[in-house]
Order: sequence, then C-alpha cells, then structure tokens
Amino acid sequence: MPELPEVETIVSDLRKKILAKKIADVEVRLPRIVAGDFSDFKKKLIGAKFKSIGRKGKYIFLEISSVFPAGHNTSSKKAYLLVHLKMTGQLVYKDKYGLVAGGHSDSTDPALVPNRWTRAIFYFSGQGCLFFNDLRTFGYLKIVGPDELGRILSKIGPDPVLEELDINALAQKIKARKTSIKAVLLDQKLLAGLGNIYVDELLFRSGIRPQTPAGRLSLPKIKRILENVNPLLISAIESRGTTFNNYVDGAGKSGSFSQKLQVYGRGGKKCRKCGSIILKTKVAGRGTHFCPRCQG
DNA sequence: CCTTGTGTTCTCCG
DNA sequence: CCGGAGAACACAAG
Repeated sequence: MPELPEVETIVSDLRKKILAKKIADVEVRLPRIVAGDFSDFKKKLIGAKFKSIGRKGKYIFLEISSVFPAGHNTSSKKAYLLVHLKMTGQLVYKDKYGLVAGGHSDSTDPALVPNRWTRAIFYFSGQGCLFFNDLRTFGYLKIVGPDELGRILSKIGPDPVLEELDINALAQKIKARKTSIKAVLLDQKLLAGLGNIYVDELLFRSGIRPQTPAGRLSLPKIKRILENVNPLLISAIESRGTTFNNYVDGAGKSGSFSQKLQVYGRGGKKCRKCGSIILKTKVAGRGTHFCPRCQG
C-alpha cells in the first residue's frame, strides 16, 4: 500500500528520470484506469513534457507543459496528470522497454515490465518508458486543470512532510472526535498521507491503543502523537518506504522500512521493545496491530 | 473469506 | 425533518 513515504519516494525518483523528456506516445491497455475524457487524455499528453512533479498526501500530480512551435497559441490553461495509486498501483521508470520477449510477463517481479498488470505506458522520445501497473485497478490517471486539482487537494488536510503542522489546531480537532484515534488518523481530511501501516506504527511510537476514542485522550497525549508523525514519516522515506506486498519505488525496487516495522504485520510475534506478544484485531474496519504492554 | 484508499451512501442521534 | 458524525458499502483481484 503506497502511503506518504512510498509516494514521496516514487515522486523523487521520477523527478530524476522523466522531467523534460518529450512524451512520444501513450499506450493505455485498460481504458478503465483513465478517469474523465479519454480522447482528451492522449491529446493532452502526446507531444508534451512533464515539467514538474508534485505531491500532497498520496496524490501525485505531474505538470504537463505543451511543446507547440513558437507562435502557436498556448494560452490555454495549465494541465496536470493526476495519479492516485490506491492500494496496488505502481509507477516504474525504465530506460528500455520490454525486458521480456513479447512485452508480456506474468512475473510479479517489477523488474520485468511490462507485465499483465501494466495498465498504461508512457513512451519518451529517444529512450525511456514510464509504466503504470496496478493489480487491483483501483488506481487512476486523470487529466485535470488547476481548478480541479486545487479542489481535490483542498479537501485533504496538511501534509506532515511538506508543511509545518499546527499542532494546537490539529489537537483541538482530534479532541472533538468521538471515534477511535485510529479512524481519526486515517482520515485524510485531518492529515494527508497516513494509511494503515503508518497509523499502527505511529500509535505504537506514541504508546497509545488504536481503539481509544480520540476525544478521551488528553491533549498532551494527542500532541505527542502529532509530534511523532513527521519523524516517523521522514525515517520511512530515508528507508525508501515499506514494501509489504506490492509497493516498489520509481525504479521498481523495494523499500526497506519493512525491516523497521514495530507492529504492522507482526501479530503473534514478540514486541521488539518489551517482548510481549503483538496483538492483531480490527479497528475502523482495518487490520490493526498493537503491543498490549507498550500501548497502555 | 481475507487484504485496503477513497468516494458514496446509509444510519443513527439530538 | 435537518445536519452532522460515524459506520458501512462499493470497487477489484488474488
């Protein structure tokens, strides 16, 4: 599951590889993953370049710069390629297309692209391809203008890696919620970028049980959680993200933060801090892992 | 049956 | 009956 650290790793990888390369062609193998106007999709992309790549929370947006000849009317509004990877989406850049004969592979090895989960391919002039792979096809690609992009990004809360969080204001909001602290932290409208893995890890670091009603936590405890968010995400980015099932970086390689997970996916195993058995339950409809001793 | 991110819809409560 | 909150569902495939 790509969450903020994984998306950040992909974005920084792609910035080094695809910016200012002319898009020679776009192949869409599963039209369903293109949201919005399909004919507009190719029209806007082919012949253009990606001028910059941005991110907020788990949303990725690539600024499209047209490359019309001088004198051509380019006054039309800016366009962006908006990408959401949802649970199993990948964006993988390769210098060369087709490491597999026939351009089709059943291997889950992301080094072997395209494969049967490749949904779209961007071919750059000269050399280089960007593959959008998605096993479960929840992810999408969409051409959006500045207005729509702004509308989407304004619906989600601050990004704890890109912005300084207003801890006091956020703590007040959390205090007002009656649902579990885990459900609150998963809510992208409060804070953008946390998903199931990092919420479990964050609550372990903070010594708080995921099922605790948010409003029953003391303000100091809530602030402690919020102060832990940035360091946790930064350290995950330094490990290039968590590969648990499906995630790979912009070059198709795994992240190593999986080795540093304290609770996620460790149900039944010993807590690395106190030796207690990590419990697995369901909170907010999600698989939830916690240490009964370290987390109150 | 399980896994999960997000958008939508349903249900509950005051 | 309304608004808001929170829960449940839909989506998909292995």
